[in-house]
Amino acid sequence: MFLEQSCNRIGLGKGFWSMTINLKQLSKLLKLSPTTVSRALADYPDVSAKTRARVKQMAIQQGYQPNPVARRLQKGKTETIGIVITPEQNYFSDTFFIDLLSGISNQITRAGYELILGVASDEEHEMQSMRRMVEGKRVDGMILTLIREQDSRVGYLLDRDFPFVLYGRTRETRPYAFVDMDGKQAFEKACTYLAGLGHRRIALLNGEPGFMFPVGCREGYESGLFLSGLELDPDLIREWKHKDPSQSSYRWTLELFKNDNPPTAILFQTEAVNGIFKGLDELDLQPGKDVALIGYDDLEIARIHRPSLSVLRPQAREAGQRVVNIL
Amino acid sequence: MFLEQSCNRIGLGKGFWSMTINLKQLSKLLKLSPTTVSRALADYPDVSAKTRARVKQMAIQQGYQPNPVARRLQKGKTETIGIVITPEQNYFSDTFFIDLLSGISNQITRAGYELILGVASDEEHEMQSMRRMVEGKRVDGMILTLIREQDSRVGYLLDRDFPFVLYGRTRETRPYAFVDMDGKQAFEKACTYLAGLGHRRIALLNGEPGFMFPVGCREGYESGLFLSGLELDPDLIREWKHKDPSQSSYRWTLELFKNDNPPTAILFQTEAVNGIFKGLDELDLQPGKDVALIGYDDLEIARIHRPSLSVLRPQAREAGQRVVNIL
DNA sequence: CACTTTTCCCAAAACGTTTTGGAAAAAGGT
DNA sequence: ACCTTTTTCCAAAACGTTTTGGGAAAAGTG
Repeated sequence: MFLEQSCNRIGLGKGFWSMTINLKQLSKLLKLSPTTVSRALADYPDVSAKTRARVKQMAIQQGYQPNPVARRLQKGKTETIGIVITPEQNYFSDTFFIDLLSGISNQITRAGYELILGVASDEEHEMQSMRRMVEGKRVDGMILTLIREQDSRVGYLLDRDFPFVLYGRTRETRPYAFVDMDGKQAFEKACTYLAGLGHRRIALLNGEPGFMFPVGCREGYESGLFLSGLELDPDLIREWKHKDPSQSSYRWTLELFKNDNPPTAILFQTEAVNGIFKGLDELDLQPGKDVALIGYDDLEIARIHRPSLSVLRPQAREAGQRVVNIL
Repeated sequence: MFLEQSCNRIGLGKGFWSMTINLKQLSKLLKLSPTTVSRALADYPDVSAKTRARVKQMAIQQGYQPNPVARRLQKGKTETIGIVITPEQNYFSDTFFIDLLSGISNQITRAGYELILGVASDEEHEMQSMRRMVEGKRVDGMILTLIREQDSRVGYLLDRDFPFVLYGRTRETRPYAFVDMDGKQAFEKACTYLAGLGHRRIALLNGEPGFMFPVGCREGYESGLFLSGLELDPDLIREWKHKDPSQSSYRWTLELFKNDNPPTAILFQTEAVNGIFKGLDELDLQPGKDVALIGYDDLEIARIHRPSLSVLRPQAREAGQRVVNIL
């Protein structure tokens, strides 16, 4: 299945650091003390403009870059933030994590920080991976994703006053930093919009509980119905399973239309999109014509990839900035 | 669109390191020298079994973990390996990168290393992100993905004898370590298999050049035809665009069947699967019945996600092990 | 007992940076 | 000319670990 080739080069003893120039060496070259060179490069005011310029020029010429490990040791910071992701669940679109990581990574790099990544396959590994980072003094802050309604990670971090940012929310009374999509507002808007078009039977194909997001979506849906003067019909609300969104939403779609009084519109999260389309196809219903569809984060269903990408970027920026600022 | 909440805790000066116990403090507690404690924990033979046990027990009791930053400085290694990924192109399935990262991450963690992640949006950023890691002495080794036929990154790393592993291959005469899918063998097998079923018109919907993978696939295809005693018909070979695999493969599918003598089977990479299905649907051809389809890495088309996941794991293990071994 | 070997431990140096607390030289004020 | 202030530089300490090169005590050997 795989082609492989290894290529054993001679291991270079104490790594490759010897290849590049040192602060001490640089200072010797300049006939200055390491102190002065260090301060010159850091733009301290107590080094003359002339020597500062000389130092900087030489530093560039020699390709000097301070050793981040030594700096971290002295500063008592890791200049690193950690993130643990869980591939089991693709929260929104398939490219969700990549887009999220992309935004976060950019922002963190801009701050001169590092992003270290943990991939956990389940809840236990999630915790384990996080503890390794936190207790092993490997990171200055954490970013958590895929937050559950009850999430032990949040309590853990709050208990030891460790800086973190959530992408998502949880049930926790103490204050914490988070960034989250406003599912409530979005679903309320979508609902009133549909009602404005004359729809009276609006279904909600929601995510099952366990995460906070569906809770907000449902609130928005109910409030949207209320604002439009519509009755809430429990028969029009279904929940797809996290384990298999496509399959479960497909089944619920079929069932929704067995109703005597079937819906004329469906609200849903994008996880359900494949299942719904398959269901409608089987029922010979044309999306957008026979049934109005609004998936989260675009009106009128469309490919989810591009929009979600542009949408996630600012969020990731925020998350990155938060953590950096907190430190 | 987004809900946000920041939560400014008091910054704790020199980070949180003060919260956890130190080697010096631990040694004081044990009435031993730091040297002995360090050596006891590292299982050196020159510390008695009794004190070793005492030290280890106390270390666990106090929750001591050596500060990785200090260790790295002393050892002259970063204990870190870097990876730069490019979200622009989802090489195989949508979850390709996540699966890849998952495997790599597990293996690296097992070795006590760290994985730092760079996300680059284009070729230039790819290089930039990698140089930051390499020249900034931030990593001991690199993992590269999405390798192009001509890829400047490989030359760069070879020139400075920096350890790395490619996931993929490139045109380079010097030896280097890589892991790659064996497209040639797979396509040869698939081709002879189809010929064995009696197919005489086998089409190839290949990736366009720029990467090495399609080259291997084509070789396998041609050799498969040859082994089966079939003629190569250039009309049956088409190349989808990296920019938009679905769209281009959709168009080529339609065109393939305008042929007077249309194919009875198609070989392709999984990127093209959506386009092909759409095309066949439009032509009222039923996949697997009117036309045989073999997509890379499963016989008989199926959902690509699960299989590819199981397939990528061992690869990632390998990549991780390689890098660790080289250091 | 005197000598060698083994066992067990430790002080000091090193890794490469930043920070602290001056000190020498230059400039300014009278 | 003398004192004060400012400018410009630097030696030494610190960050927390591992490695080096012994050294003292205990154990083995004649």
